Amino acid sequence: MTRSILEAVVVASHEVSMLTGDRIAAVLAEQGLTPATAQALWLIDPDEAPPSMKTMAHRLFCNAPNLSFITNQLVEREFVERSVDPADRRSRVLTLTESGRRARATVIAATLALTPFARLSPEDLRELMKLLRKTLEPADQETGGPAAATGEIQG
Amino acid sequence: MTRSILEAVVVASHEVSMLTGDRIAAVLAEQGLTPATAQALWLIDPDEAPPSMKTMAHRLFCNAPNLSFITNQLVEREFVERSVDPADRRSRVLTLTESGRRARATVIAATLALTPFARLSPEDLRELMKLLRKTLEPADQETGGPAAATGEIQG
DNA sequence: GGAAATTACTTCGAGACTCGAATCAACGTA
DNA sequence: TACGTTGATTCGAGTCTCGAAGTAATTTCC
Repeated sequence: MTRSILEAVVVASHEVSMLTGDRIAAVLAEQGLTPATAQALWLIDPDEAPPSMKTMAHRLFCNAPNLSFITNQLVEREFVERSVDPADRRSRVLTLTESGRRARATVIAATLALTPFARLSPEDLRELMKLLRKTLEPADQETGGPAAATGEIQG
Repeated sequence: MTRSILEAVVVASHEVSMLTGDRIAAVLAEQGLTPATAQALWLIDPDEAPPSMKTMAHRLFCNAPNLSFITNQLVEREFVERSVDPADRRSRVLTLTESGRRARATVIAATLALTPFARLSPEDLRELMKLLRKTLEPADQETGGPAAATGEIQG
């Protein structure tokens, strides 16, 4: 039985992810970040409203206790601050500190420099993004999944 | 600063990976597999020569102790068998058992059924595969990385 | 207004995952 | 035969993830 195109796509896409993680490992270590904390940091956009723990758990596909654990590390490293949401005092919102913003920018810059996708031409990237958008859009509607990865973009 | 297309691609691709892992979690649990053991199982192709520990560590982007740990679980669950490579008695090769082959087939089938990529048309999948091949091919040459994910394919 | 259910989060305990250091057996070479 | 190298394992430590249980704040419903 030979391999379908779908299987080849899944395997290749996974390979890109693993390769990327492998390549940025040294940069994360320099910043005092682990893969999990780096990912959490990435998903806090300093230009948007501070996300709640619930929102972050959703974005990270992890459960609440796990996010508490990750957040503790980020707070300890002084990359984020927990504060009570005045609108709902059960909820805690996460805001980046100044060094958190710097670390986040470093992680993103390193990733974009080292990702295998960086080899693609702008035209190929646009085509790839079109396909990824098509891949994710129906899924989000269907599952009510995390915030779409396909937000505002500037070529 | 708005987000580049490259960043959007990286984020979307990562989102697909996480979404896939999330969706197949129940199937893995049913099979008595964890994400790590399932990934290892996937990367042992029963139609090819049994890979050595070194080869598997390379494919999984992990180090030797970690692979020993994962392999122990797979051997314990009787999905794979360790045997000494007669050609080099330092080396151990991994072969799938019958139930290992079944579990592997189940994991792959579930993944292909649940991956967001499954929504793409055959034409889109071919186009996507072309871009992923382009993404990975030069990287493999440059790093001497793991076995390419772009092997024989049948539409 | 107040009891009951719900929601957001945390703590705790257990197990999975990953790594570096140290060790061992087998191979290659001189 | 002695020496350096290689493939794998064991060990200890730290990270990651989850379910169960608990706390505080909110909402619902009478």
